[in-house]
Amino acid sequence: MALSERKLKILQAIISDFISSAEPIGSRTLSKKLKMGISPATIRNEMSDLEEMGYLTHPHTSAGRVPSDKAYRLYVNSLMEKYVLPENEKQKISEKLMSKFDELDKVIAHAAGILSELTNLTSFAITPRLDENRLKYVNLLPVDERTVILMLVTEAGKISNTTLNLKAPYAKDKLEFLSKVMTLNYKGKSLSNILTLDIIKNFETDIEAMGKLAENIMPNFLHTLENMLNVELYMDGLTNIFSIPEYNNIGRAKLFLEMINKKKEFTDILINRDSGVIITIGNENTDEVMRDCSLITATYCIDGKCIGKLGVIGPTRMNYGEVTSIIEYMTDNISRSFKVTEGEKDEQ
Amino acid sequence: MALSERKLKILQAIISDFISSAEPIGSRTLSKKLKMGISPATIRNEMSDLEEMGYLTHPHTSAGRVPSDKAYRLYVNSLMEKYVLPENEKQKISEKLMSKFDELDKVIAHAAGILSELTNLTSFAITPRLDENRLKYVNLLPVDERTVILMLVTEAGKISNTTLNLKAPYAKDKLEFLSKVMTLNYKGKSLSNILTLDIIKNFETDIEAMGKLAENIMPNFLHTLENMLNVELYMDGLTNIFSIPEYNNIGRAKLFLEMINKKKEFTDILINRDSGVIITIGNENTDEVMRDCSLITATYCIDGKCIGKLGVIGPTRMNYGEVTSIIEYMTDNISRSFKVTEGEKDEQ
DNA sequence: GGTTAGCACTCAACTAGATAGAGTGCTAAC
DNA sequence: GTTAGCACTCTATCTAGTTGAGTGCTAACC
Repeated sequence: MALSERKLKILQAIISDFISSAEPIGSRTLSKKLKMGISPATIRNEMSDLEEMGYLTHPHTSAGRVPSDKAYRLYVNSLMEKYVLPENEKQKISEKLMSKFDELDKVIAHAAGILSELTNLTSFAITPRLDENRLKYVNLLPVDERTVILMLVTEAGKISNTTLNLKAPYAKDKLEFLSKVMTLNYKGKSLSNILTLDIIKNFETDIEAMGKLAENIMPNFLHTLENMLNVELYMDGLTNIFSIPEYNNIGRAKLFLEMINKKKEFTDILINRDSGVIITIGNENTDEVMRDCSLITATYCIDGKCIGKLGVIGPTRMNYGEVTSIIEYMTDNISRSFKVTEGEKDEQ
Repeated sequence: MALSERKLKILQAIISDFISSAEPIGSRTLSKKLKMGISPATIRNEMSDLEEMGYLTHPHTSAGRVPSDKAYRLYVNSLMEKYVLPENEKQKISEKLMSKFDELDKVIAHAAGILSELTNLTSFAITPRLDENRLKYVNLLPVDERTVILMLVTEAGKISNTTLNLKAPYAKDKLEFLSKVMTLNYKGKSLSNILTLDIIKNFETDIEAMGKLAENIMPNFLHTLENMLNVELYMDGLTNIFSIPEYNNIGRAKLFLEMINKKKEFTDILINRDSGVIITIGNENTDEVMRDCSLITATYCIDGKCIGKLGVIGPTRMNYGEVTSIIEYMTDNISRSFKVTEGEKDEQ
């Protein structure tokens, strides 16, 4: 059976009505709303066809119709009218997003906050994996007798600090020398490369050169590198789900929050999603627990390379058009402001 | 009316029963449990007295009795038997708590995680305010043409990094010089002192000395200092409340999570609590939203001075003895491992 | 052949009444 | 002071009846 013009119109009306009301819609109500001069009976026939085709379902016989995941997919792909963010909205977002002090991690955490506020959904953001980031400095800074700070800086400007408590006191000049040796050794190499076996073997020479001090510091150095490769997950708007009718019962709310709070698993799901704006609806989600949610993510780029993600999760009934526009606008904004200008790139 | 020995025993039995079962307890059941050879009728009389004295309440006429906040207070102060953490439990906690790589913030975040796991409650922890911390270094590190890292290190080893994007390119030697000038200027001064008006005025001389570069960096320096004074809040076990009968309805769960998620407000509440192990029960909490919760916090010390907090929040019906012991043991552990040894102290 | 009115049918949601059970509170006796 | 006995209270649960929104089918209409 083909999707006639009229069927599409009816389907679209059902979807947009359901998105805003969360209530199944009946033929009589729809007939009035459509103003196309078709009677409830005709609409019932069309609805029946649409149900047969898999676009609609029935909670029970005497309830109205509800769009299926397939319907939302059609809606997102073709029915949905493109939502254009009004200029003043855009400006508001840009302003909120870019505070003066713009550490990547803080901007990303902040972005998640703004996103949940704008969409009234649960939002999340992950920082990029820095595998390709190349090391720029290794800095060992004296604090006191047995404490030093190990500071790593990548070319892209990501910084990591770790305070190390050494087993024995150290000499300041040795520390400085070790910084230089390590910097010389690892400068320009990517983080994931340094963690590679070949390079680890090079430690031996370092260790010989610097004796006990290096022996003390090396494992920490490796561990710090590993930590730097960790993806950070930020979330916001967790309690927004309580104002969504779908989650207005303790069981579903619990499942939702428990899923979201398994940060490790959730991060993995996010990392494995494709780049660009990706919408997965209900059963399109491979993960069992998200089968009645929709997930929208978009990617932002740092130096056109590393990829972090920003997105929302909510019931399949969500305002795809508006939410998508907001996320897309925000990721574009972030990408733009973390773009290395040509001059700077050359310098590197 | 005085609290006879027998009344106390009955009250204690009611409280411990209710803590584990969450169900109001009746005279017949209690008579059996007590094994004191007193009949339900006698117990009813005693219960009636206890109710009159404000230690018990009734959800409704034909329900059993439930302890009041006043009862819990009495229980915590005198009835409750001291819970002694078994040695193997202690060891487990210590092991979990102290991983090799012990940045304060990470240990604290981790501690919150362990605490919620052990208590099955919602846990939280805040880092100390660093007002008294004295600055040790100001380090300006070149990244590229217009980017520098501003690194601040306190004597206690707290580090802060901020990436600054300058309006104009800079000269490396000037940057180094400025680091030295700033370090010289602020070394040994406490963070909150530097933020004081008097010292801010000193900028003028700095700025004159270094021209545009300093002008660019100074506001960031101040802002970073302010950020360093921010207290970080970590939480865990949010979804634990779903398995607590008291919160097994959407309304209460919502209120609870919304309260907890107002991080700013919640942090303030925590900051304003006294030091040591503090238990506030139900209506003892000054904040309206926490009137049906109990809050247990304990403080940990860094160098015997700065004060951070660790604690749990849950229904007034909670296992005060065990939970308190766990929290206390954990904070002691943290304090001990962040104690500056005498030698190190001298060096500072 | 598509469209429509009419009508029987279905089902969730609500309401009211009945019942059971846990527990109290009072009284009178021990 | 303690206890048995009993009337009473109140919630929770079950059942039956009612309402109303909405469907699905049929037959008539254009």
